[in-house]
Amino acid sequence: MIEPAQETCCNTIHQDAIHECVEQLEQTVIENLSNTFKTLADPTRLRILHNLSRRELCVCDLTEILGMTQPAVSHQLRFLKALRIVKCRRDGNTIYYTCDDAHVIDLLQMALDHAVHTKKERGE
Amino acid sequence: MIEPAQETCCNTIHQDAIHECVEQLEQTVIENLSNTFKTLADPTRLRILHNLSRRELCVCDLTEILGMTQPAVSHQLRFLKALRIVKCRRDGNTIYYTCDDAHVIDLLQMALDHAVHTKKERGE
DNA sequence: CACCTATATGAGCATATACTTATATACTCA
DNA sequence: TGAGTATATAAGTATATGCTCATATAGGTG
Repeated sequence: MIEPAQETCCNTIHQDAIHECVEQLEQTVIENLSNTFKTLADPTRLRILHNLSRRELCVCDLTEILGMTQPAVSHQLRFLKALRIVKCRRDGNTIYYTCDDAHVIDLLQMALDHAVHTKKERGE
Repeated sequence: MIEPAQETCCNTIHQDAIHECVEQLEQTVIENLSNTFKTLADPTRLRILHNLSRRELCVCDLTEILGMTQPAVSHQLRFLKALRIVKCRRDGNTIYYTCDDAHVIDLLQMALDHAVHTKKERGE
């Protein structure tokens, strides 16, 4: 069995870097992280979470605040609920949602603080 | 001009909530935030940024570390460079990338710390 | 200059996703 | 029980995105 010639480039240069870096993050951790960020990557979900972080709201409140259709809002709420980022309670016909994941809210708040901060720095 | 009857539901209940919440976040801020999170929402970009946050690496180092094709890596690097999240320098044929956005790295690190922490809490 | 290497880019494809419309469900109230 | 209201869900569609393969570019070396 003859080893094929190395196909990758610059073999001799950065082997140390590669050995140092390979597999320091587990697959599951990477998946978790990217899913968390994916949640916050959509403007609709961002707005929902930001509003829910301030107070409990029902679906039709959110529908009106966001200016979107009710099914569109419900879809995103279902997404968020499946990931346990929000939770809900029923009161008669009305279903109230609140945040249920302080960590996600922390990330949102941190990014928001920074965005506002840099905006001010630029004098906007 | 006759106002159409309110189509939305539960009008009388949460007008206060709606008035309190409407438009407290500007469009541009929301766009910025979701774009930042979108950057971190992809596993490949997460891994690239995590590696670059530790040390400067060339494209072929990343290709080998990630176990991906060179064009796939280059595409993501172009994405990250366009957003000024990474920068590069040339040394002969080799192009070295480093992080150029401390804020994004902060967000990544914060999420990572939390993920590792909760993992330990669950005894994994 | 010719040829090599490392990286960038473009086109195409497969998949994911965020919405729409229509309809179902679950509760309230008469 | 039946009508009405708030919310959920399903199917369909349009767009975005992350990869692949092929090829272009830019610098190095003889």
